[in-house]
Amino acid sequence: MAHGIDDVARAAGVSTATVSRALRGMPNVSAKTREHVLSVAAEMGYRASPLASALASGRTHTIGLLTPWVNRWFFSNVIEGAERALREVGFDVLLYSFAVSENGRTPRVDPDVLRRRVDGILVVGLPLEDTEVRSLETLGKPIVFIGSGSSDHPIVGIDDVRLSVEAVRYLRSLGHRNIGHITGTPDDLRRWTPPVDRRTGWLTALEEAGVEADPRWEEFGFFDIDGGKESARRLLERSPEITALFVASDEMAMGALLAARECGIRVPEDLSIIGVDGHEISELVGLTTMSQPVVAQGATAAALVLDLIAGRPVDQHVVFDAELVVRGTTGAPREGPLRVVNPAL
Amino acid sequence: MAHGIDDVARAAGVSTATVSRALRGMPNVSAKTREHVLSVAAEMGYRASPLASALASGRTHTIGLLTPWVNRWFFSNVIEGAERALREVGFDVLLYSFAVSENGRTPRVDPDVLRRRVDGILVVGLPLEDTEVRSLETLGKPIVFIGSGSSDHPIVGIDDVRLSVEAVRYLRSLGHRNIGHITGTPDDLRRWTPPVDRRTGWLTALEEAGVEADPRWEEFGFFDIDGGKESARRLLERSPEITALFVASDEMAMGALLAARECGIRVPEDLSIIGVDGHEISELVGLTTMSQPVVAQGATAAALVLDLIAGRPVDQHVVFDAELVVRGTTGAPREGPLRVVNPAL
DNA sequence: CTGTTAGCGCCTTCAC
DNA sequence: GTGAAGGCGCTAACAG
Repeated sequence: MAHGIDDVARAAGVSTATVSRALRGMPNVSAKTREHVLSVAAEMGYRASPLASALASGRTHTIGLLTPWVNRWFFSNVIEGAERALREVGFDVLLYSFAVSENGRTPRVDPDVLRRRVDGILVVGLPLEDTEVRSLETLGKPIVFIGSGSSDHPIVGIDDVRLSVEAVRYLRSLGHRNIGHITGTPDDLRRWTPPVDRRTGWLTALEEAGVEADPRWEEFGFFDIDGGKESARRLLERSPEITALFVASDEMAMGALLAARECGIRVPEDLSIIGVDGHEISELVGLTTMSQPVVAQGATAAALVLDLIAGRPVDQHVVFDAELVVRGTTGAPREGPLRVVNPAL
Repeated sequence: MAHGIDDVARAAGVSTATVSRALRGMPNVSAKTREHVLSVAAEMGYRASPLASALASGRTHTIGLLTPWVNRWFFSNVIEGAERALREVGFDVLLYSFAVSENGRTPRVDPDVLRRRVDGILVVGLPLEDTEVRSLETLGKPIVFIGSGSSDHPIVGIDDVRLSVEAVRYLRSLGHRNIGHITGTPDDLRRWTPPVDRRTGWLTALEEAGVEADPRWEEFGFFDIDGGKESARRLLERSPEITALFVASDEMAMGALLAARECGIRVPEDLSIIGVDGHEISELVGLTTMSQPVVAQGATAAALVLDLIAGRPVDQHVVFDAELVVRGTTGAPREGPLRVVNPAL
């Protein structure tokens, strides 16, 4: 049942070298020989052992996918996109979830685990410390980042500054001027550029409008629903002059929505909220958001590593567009101050 | 930089066989030799090539993880649990997402892709057709299922019938008798046992109470938020005598929550809702649910394949307990009929 | 306990 | 265009 290459060679009446060449579509095989070998191999159900092939050739046809989380929206979608794209061209995906330490310390990556196992590396989501990038580089394999990453290596992502400017401009176009911002804690993820850039975009767009951003208009918290909820609660209690919120992720925006509801604040009548991501749930909740393609980012990154492996030239920076999706959480600013009914829950 | 086993052997003044034995902790090496080899190897930064090792030994130290989705709650959490557990013991995870065809047809798995690449297989989430299981079996490697699967192979999961009985009993204990059920469409996933079993549990618990389940009390739809929303809308409009809903997943339950809100139905004053899963968002939404461990299911399944690979005996069925988590969406039944304010949205 | 010797299954120069 | 032969880097008998 489990045939080897020489079984095929014997059955086809040729040498193993010819079988190998024919099966991989190499040029120096006559058309009729190739056809014959192919049919014999197919008939026998022969498939070359990926291990033996990898050992002999040095190419594993495998990509290492490094990610801190597989169970979060952005990450799992990017992974799905990358996996599909790679499998389509016969590449395998080795999944490595490396832990982000609780205390906000460096995520630890062990390059030895990848040594001689992969042809290329995809780093999804978090940028690595310089030392970690260096250690990965010792593997001598192409590396592509998604989300944000290291210079020296291609990055696939979105233009966070621009998308944020656009979001805030949209709020302004509705008449808002006192626009707050909720984002993730910069301590834990200092090198994670999206939050930084989104904040920059917020500031920029306010400046454009001649509005001076009050430091009391921004709030940091965890980058999830709960974090968004807490941040929103603090923010709304502290700065009742705010009429709209630009929130750096949909999950945090949903938290803000919950906080508003608990405080008796109507959305969008009393408060407008816009998020970033295009999370599926946003659609159901009716959240206005800047939607980013995620599966496509994964697929594109996959294509980039493959290009690098093949020695083709690639762009160092692939930027996807985010798209404003207007739904029910944004509207004209209210008149008068905000009445917070039950801030302490 | 990239040393081979004979570099180490030479440097340590022993044979390659001894190096191999020492490094893998085999018994027949003297303590001092082993120590010496280990230190030399460490000093040289030597790591055996997994490929060469796999080729020579027939063991790849790799597990193939088959899943239809990596970006859905249950799946991504199971994957995360399995990956962590496997990596801890030095096993790699090859990720294979096989498409579930749109029209509800058989998911397609190609065993050839896994041939000679893995020591064992984890099937996450969906059961395979018998023919597919057979084809996987030709690989001659242990297979473990998670969620629901094929007999003949170990399954890790929860007791869906029991958990559902418990959920409905809880609603009864609050005074409910007219308890509806929302679940997933059985056409698409006929072999997917959880929905079937949860429905059975619902019927059983009603019967226990001497309540005859009206067929109009149940509704099928897609197994996600949107599906739950649609199902709830239809159900509430049609059967206003219902005072509580047992929903087969948290995501569908959240959809039901949204539907209720849009219809002007207060939860839990007018309607009680209980879900199944223990989704993170449920906590924030205040959804009462039967919470199941997911990461643990992944980790346990991983342990099972490893046991099978090692030739250890294993249980054919590992059942985890689901736990009732009471939150804000369940309460005493209302008096009188349900008033649906705006059923068409 | 340790060394020697064949492979594992394929790829890849190098001749022809 | 095709074949022969030597690895790729390690493991696994088999001796000793």
